[in-house]
Amino acid sequence: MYALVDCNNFYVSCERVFNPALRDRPVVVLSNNDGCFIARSEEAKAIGLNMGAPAFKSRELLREHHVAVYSANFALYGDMSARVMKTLDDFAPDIEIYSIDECFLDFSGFGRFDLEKYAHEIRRKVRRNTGIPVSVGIGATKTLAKAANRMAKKNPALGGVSIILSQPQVHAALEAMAVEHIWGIGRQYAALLHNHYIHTALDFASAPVPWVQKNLHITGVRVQEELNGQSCLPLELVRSPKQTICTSRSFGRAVTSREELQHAVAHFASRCAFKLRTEGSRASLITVFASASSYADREQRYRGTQSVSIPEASSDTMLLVKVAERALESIYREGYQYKKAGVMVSAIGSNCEPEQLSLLLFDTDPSPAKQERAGQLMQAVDALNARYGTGTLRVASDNVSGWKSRQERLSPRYTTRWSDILEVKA
DNA sequence: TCTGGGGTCCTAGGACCC
DNA sequence: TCTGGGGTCCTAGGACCC
Repeated sequence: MYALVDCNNFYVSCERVFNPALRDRPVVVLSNNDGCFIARSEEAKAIGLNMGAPAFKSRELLREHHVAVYSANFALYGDMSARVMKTLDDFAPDIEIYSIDECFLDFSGFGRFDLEKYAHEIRRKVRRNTGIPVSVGIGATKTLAKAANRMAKKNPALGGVSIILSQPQVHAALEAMAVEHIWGIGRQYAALLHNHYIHTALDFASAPVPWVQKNLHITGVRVQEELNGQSCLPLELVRSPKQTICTSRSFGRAVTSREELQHAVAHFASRCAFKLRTEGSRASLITVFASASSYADREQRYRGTQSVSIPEASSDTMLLVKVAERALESIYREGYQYKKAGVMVSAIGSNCEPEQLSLLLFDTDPSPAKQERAGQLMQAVDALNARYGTGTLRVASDNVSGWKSRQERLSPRYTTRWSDILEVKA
């Protein structure tokens, strides 16, 4: 048995914790560069502000309804998430943090408990500890717990808790759920299913397995089994190291100069190197991409991508920046209005794996002593940045001034920066 | 003026091996 | 008339998730 705890309108709820005046008001949170809606309060949904829709198209609506608009404040949301997860950890022997606002709880053997009461206690405790409202769904499999959670959210009469365990409960829940709302069924598969007269989760659960295998492959078969109460998605207790790491941003304004693009790429490469070090990993393939607006006229569109592999996996900022800048050289074209760029690192291995013998490349001295020093330098850099703030110490080419994403409605980092709190007080 | 930023898994098909 | 029968590895692309 599993429970899925999901924070309600998480980013909006985070903003409301620190600004109670936002309660009962329509509130939205925008994506990076203040582009799209990525979180909406119930009031904002009711007005017709859609998930993922570009904000500039709804400017009238926003003004008309006095909607409170915020730039995404991931420092705040990440910290609030950690507090929610810490609270949930006390409620089950094992938990899986599935996303920034969702957590699966292992409820194996919890059948003898009063689950309804227990779920409400979870809600009460998270609310008291963090101020964040959550919904709880309980089912025999993760997919059923997901479905239950959706019901809890959609039906206010349930008080934020939904349990689908008995056969009639499961039957009724699946019958009421459209296929496109099943976890693991996206737009494409939903369209295919509807074309074959499979409209509800119940229809899908009883569809012929060979047909599902043929058209939705093994992942679709698993979803089907999960709906039928057979668990095939176990709780993932340890997160395996990432296989790819990507840092990319849309620019606050169009960038045309090679130099500013270099600054951006150096910044993204530095972030990737830092993320690698946080994971205890190293990468040996670096991919750089830069693109002009994909909404521009056809002749003004451009997207360049270049990958460079290095002979020895690394998480050294200086090396990755150097390699990324070289990759950028080969894709930069004069005369385009660049709107976005990014760096991706892959072919990732663990720090613990034995190193290959170095080759004399990239004019870096590969002697073990120098590598050792480079590692120590990165440790020192990370320690200083952790203490004094990201970006305190960085390579000179890592410069955000020319291209920085728009963040015009950013709230203070209430829980992670003293300086931001002092600002609030002032 | 203005449209996010991350990830995962699976499959098909080609190159290559003996 | 007829043209083997296994494998593995890699990559691109398509689906999905938040």
